[in-house]
Formats: sequence, structure tokens, C-alpha cells
Amino acid sequence: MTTEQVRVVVVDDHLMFRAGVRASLDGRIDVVGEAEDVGSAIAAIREHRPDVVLLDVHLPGGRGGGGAEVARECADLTPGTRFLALSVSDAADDVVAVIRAGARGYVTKAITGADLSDAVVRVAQGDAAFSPRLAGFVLDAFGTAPADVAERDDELDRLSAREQEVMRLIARGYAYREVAGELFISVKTVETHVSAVLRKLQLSSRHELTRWAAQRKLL
Amino acid sequence: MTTEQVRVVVVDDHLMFRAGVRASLDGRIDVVGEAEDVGSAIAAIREHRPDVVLLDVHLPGGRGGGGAEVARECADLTPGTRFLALSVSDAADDVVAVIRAGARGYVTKAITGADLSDAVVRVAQGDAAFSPRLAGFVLDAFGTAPADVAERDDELDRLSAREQEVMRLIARGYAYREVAGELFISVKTVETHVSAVLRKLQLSSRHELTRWAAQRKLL
DNA sequence: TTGACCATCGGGGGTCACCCTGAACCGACC
DNA sequence: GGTCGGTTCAGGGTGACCCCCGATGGTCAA
Repeated sequence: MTTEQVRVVVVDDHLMFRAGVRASLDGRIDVVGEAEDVGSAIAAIREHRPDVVLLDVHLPGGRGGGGAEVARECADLTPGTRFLALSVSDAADDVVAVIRAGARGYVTKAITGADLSDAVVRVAQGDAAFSPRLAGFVLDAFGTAPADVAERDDELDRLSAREQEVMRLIARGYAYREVAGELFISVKTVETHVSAVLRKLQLSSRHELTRWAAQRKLL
Repeated sequence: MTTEQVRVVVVDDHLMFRAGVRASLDGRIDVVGEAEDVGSAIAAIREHRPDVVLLDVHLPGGRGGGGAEVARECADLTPGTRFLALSVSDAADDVVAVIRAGARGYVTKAITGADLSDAVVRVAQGDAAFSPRLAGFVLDAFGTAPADVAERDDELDRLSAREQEVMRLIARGYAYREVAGELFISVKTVETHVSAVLRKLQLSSRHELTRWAAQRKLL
């Protein structure tokens, strides 16, 4: 890896900044192309097929998706290319969005030339590269699925077993007749249960029930 | 951060390895406790409330969840504590599992004492710490959603602007009359738009529309 | 100018959702 | 034994939903 330079395309809407990046990167890196908006970035990446794209997060053009749009569009077209986001923003939303789009790292523009070169090399080798503090945002966004199992529901406990059964089907969009067929009871009985559910949960329609159940991940 | 030592609990099922970790960590780190299985780890963490837990991934005891189980159990109990996974395994599944459980980093046991000390300090400061190559596993597991974005646009673009507006309100549970009042149009016009939306999306009721919109996160 | 699409309305009608009262059976509890 | 709650079902009613058939006017492109 010391024998071959890392081929890089720099995407940023400011000419001066691109010149600065080009001047700051050391001999391990070869800037093979530049682009200044979403469209020209995609074209340049497809043409040069670089190892790494240094990608500004906020870009003109395209459908307003900025750097994340570029990464998404090129993910299938150029599988060997990795993306390193480079932005003034250190907002968690920006970081998570572009990482979700497929970028392998995110550094702020306060970085030094040497550190940026290191980050580019690391990303080229398949590793991740983050400015301090930013990696935590990604991990925070990552660990937000299996943590809510312990939540008990006293509202749900007020429903009888049969009422819960009917409630789940109704919340999933089943019609009364379909619920009746599913549970081998009459439509009128379903109506009775639904009325009881709505009354006990203090809801007024099956639509509210759907949202209520969705919020509690009961679907 | 040079004035205060980072307080650490070391969790590993091998006494010899714990001794090695203790001997390898430098003066910035203070090992305040040790544990050798899931149960004793949770107890030690609750007792000492360390800044960082060095956590072996494969542990005896508990419900077989290993280090991930420890991290999950302690997430709510000791919010100030961060977890750094430490394992011989460099398998992607192990890495993703323990990160998903809340760990802020993952290093292999091939690490040097100096690098491990650095990683502990970085995690204590809220940053992430990964051995080379391992961070990529997490990012790979993270970017597994953008496939439905393109499909969403195709389907959604077939709706006119007004139809999308009506669709969002209907999907949120608004009644026709409420939508009419919100958009200053007649109930009949709302009906027309809803019919067009259902026909274009090949749905048969507003309930299916709600699920359709929820799947695409349009709410 | 014509055609296509969109947004805005209306009548009519069939189905569905929701509520009301009322009732029967069963098991648990006092 | 009486009371209470759960489950089952019925008739009747009102409004919401969803479709069919129309109609008018606007914009935009061929």
C-alpha cells in the first residue's frame, strides 16, 4: 500500500476549498478528479472510478440530497469506490444520514492535511475514519431497536385476552368480517369487542387504534 | 483528562488474561474491578460504576448472551458507563451484535497495551474505538435500508402534488371531512383524490394506505 | 385548437364502521 | 344465591367510506 497511491475524487462546491484539499493531501494520495455538484460528481466517479471520494455533505444540484444522494447513486455503479464525508457540519443528523447512505467515514473541515491523508488511506483500506466525537453519533443511531422490550403496558393489561386478539387484527387493517372469519365468531361479536377496546383505551376510531398500536410496536 | 484516571472494570473469564490487561494498561487507567461471568459482571458494574467496561464477548453465565447481554442489562442501570468490547474474535456477527447492544468500540486481543490504553481513553471521552477493519462491519450492517427509497419515489411520483397532500392526511387517520376542512375543499373533492390515490397505488382501502405510508416512513 | 391531465364539485348507492339496547351462557368471587 | 365480568350474539340506526356516473374550468404541450 505504500507502493500504490490512493486515487481520489474531491467533491465540493467551492473551488478554493478543493484547491486546499489538493494541496493538503500528501504523496500517498493522487487526486484524479474534482466535481462541484451532485450531477458532475456522479459523472466524475463513473469516469475515474476512484478508490475514495472525498464528499462534501451539502451540495447543489440533484434532487437536494447532497452528498448522501451521490453516495447512494454510486453505490451500485462503482462497488469498489468508498466514500469519506467531509463537511463543516458536525450535526448528528448530517453524520447519520451520509453514513446511512453508505459513506465509510466522516471528518470535519477543521482537520489537518496529515490527518485527512491518514483518514483517506484508512478508508481506502476498508477501515472507517471519523473525527473525534462523530463516531458516537453513528453508534447512538445504531443501538435504537432492541432496547424497548422491557416496557410493560398497563393500558394493554386492561384488555381481556379476546379483546387483545381482536384489537391486533383490527389495528392491522382487517375488516370486521375478516376478523370474524379469522376467529370463527360473528361480526356482531367483533363489533362488541371493538367497542370495548375503544372504550377502555379511550379512543374514538379504528384509525386511532392503528396509531396507538403502531406506537407500541404491537404490529 | 490527564489529571483524572479512567476507572475501568475488566470482564473476562480467564484470570490470566485479566492480569495481562491490568499489567498492560498505563497510568491513565485505574482498574477498579474485575468479573468473570455475566452475573458477576453486572454486579461489579453496578457496584463500581466505572467509566469504561472492558468486555469480553464470549462469557459464561447469564442467559448465554455473553458480553452483549451485560451491555444491554447495564445500559439503563448505569448510564454513565461505556463499553469497549475486547475479544479474540474478529467475526462480523460478533462485532455487530455487541455494538448493537450498546458498546462504543471493539478491539481484538492482538492489540498492544499502549493501543488498548488509547482505546479506553477514547471511549471514556465518548468517542468510538475499533481495531482496523472492524468498523467496516458495523457500517455494512448499518447501511441496509436505502433499497426502498428508489421504489418509494417511483410510486409516489405517480401521485400529483394535491393527491400526495390528501394521501398524507388520510394515512394519518384524518376523516374525509377533516381533510376537507384542512385543505379548504369539499368532501367530494377529497373523495375524488382518495379514489385516485388508491387506484394509482393499487390499494383497496384507507387502512392499506396507512400501512403503505407507514412502511415508507411517510408519516 | 385539440387532447391530456389536474383540481374542483355534485348525485346516487352500496358497503362498512360504530353505537345503542338487550340478551343468553359461563365462571369467579363474596 | 347473587353479583360481576367475559364472551357470545341480535336488531336498528347514523354516519363514514368508496364506488359509479357525470360536470366545470385551468394549464400545458402537440
